[in-house]
Amino acid sequence: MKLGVSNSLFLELVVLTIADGHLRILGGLPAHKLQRPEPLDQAAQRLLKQEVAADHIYVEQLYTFAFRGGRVVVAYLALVLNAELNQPGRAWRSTHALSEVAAYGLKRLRNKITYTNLAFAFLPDRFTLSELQSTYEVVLDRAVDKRNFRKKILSLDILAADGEVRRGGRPARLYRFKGPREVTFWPTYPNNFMN
Amino acid sequence: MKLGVSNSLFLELVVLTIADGHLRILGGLPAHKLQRPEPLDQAAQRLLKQEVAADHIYVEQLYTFAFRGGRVVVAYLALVLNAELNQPGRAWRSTHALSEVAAYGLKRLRNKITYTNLAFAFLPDRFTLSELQSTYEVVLDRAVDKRNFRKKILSLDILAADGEVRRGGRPARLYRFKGPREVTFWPTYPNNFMN
DNA sequence: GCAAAAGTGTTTCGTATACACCCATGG
DNA sequence: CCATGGGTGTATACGAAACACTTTTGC
Repeated sequence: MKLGVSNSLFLELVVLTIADGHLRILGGLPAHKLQRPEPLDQAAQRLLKQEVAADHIYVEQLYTFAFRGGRVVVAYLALVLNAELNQPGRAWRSTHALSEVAAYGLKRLRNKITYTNLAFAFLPDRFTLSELQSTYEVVLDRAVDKRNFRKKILSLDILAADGEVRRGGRPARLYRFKGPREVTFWPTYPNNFMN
Repeated sequence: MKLGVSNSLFLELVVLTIADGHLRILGGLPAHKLQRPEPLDQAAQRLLKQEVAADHIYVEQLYTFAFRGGRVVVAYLALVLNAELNQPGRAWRSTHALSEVAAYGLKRLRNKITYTNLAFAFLPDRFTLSELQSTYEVVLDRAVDKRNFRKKILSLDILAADGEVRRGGRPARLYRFKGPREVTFWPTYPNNFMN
């Protein structure tokens, strides 16, 4: 009597970073077969650490697919900072000509960065407003007005300036995100739908 | 040599409807074990049809969990209209005291209805503006201003009035959503993030 | 002194919000 | 004629968008 199929569970990482002023995706990654039962977020963190050594990593589940043959693939979005590649055959690639899953991950990033503090994933703990703006410009792939950006970001009250400055030109104030390094929605989100 | 675990794949439905002017969730549902490899959206549709006979159904994947023991659960949000229950032990319940997964599904619905045409899932093909407004009020669980609602919805240019009216009082114009019965984002979404 | 990046305000425009009365029909 | 739900406009407030010049440093 057949009670169920034996499914193979895979985890697929869409790994994005900003390097050299460009958004990059990690190419050459296989889907990782999960060898043992494990919370998925934990598995994503573990597999990502096998792939890269990075200052910061952030992972978020994207979507799950089931294919013929009982192959189940859970896709994860991963954002990393200053990552070194641990495995052979991997390389950073431009974000042109993405797979459907990777394109979805990028879309998620582009949306989420506009109503959360997710930009922290691509930044060191302390950063200048120009660096933060550049992060947005690289992710969104378009220019942003400097004055409007500063007004908006500062009005959200999600940044703290600890008085330090970065030198090497005109000194720039250093900021950090208030609170822990995790996604928080902006105070104004979600916008009310009438009334 | 152990090459992988044998995973049990389950599909869990969060089924919502509007009945009698209230948002209701289908209680008594088990997690459905997937007996054969199958695209997940298709499985969700199939399992939902085992549970209810409805005028319209809409399904959307929510999230995937993996538990100890190799149990993998893919959660789906389902929205139905005028549903009859096919299975014993099921009942419509209020949306107080929801499980974590169900609460997430409801949150998804509340968000998505504010920037897409998803309200179609709870409405017949043709409906009055008052019925559409009521759908929003029930889902969002708050009152909405009638004049502002009409201005906003009509300005989005997603409704078509085909000249028919509903009688039984002062005649009310009947509208339908333009295009097919599938989720489309409003022209103004996503709001630009500066510039 | 000059190149390079940091920093700063105002005006305009569009959308969101608040708010109350008349109208058409069925019974 | 009256109860019920359908239908309509305006004034205010707020946030988004457009837009250019001065300042501070390193070299």
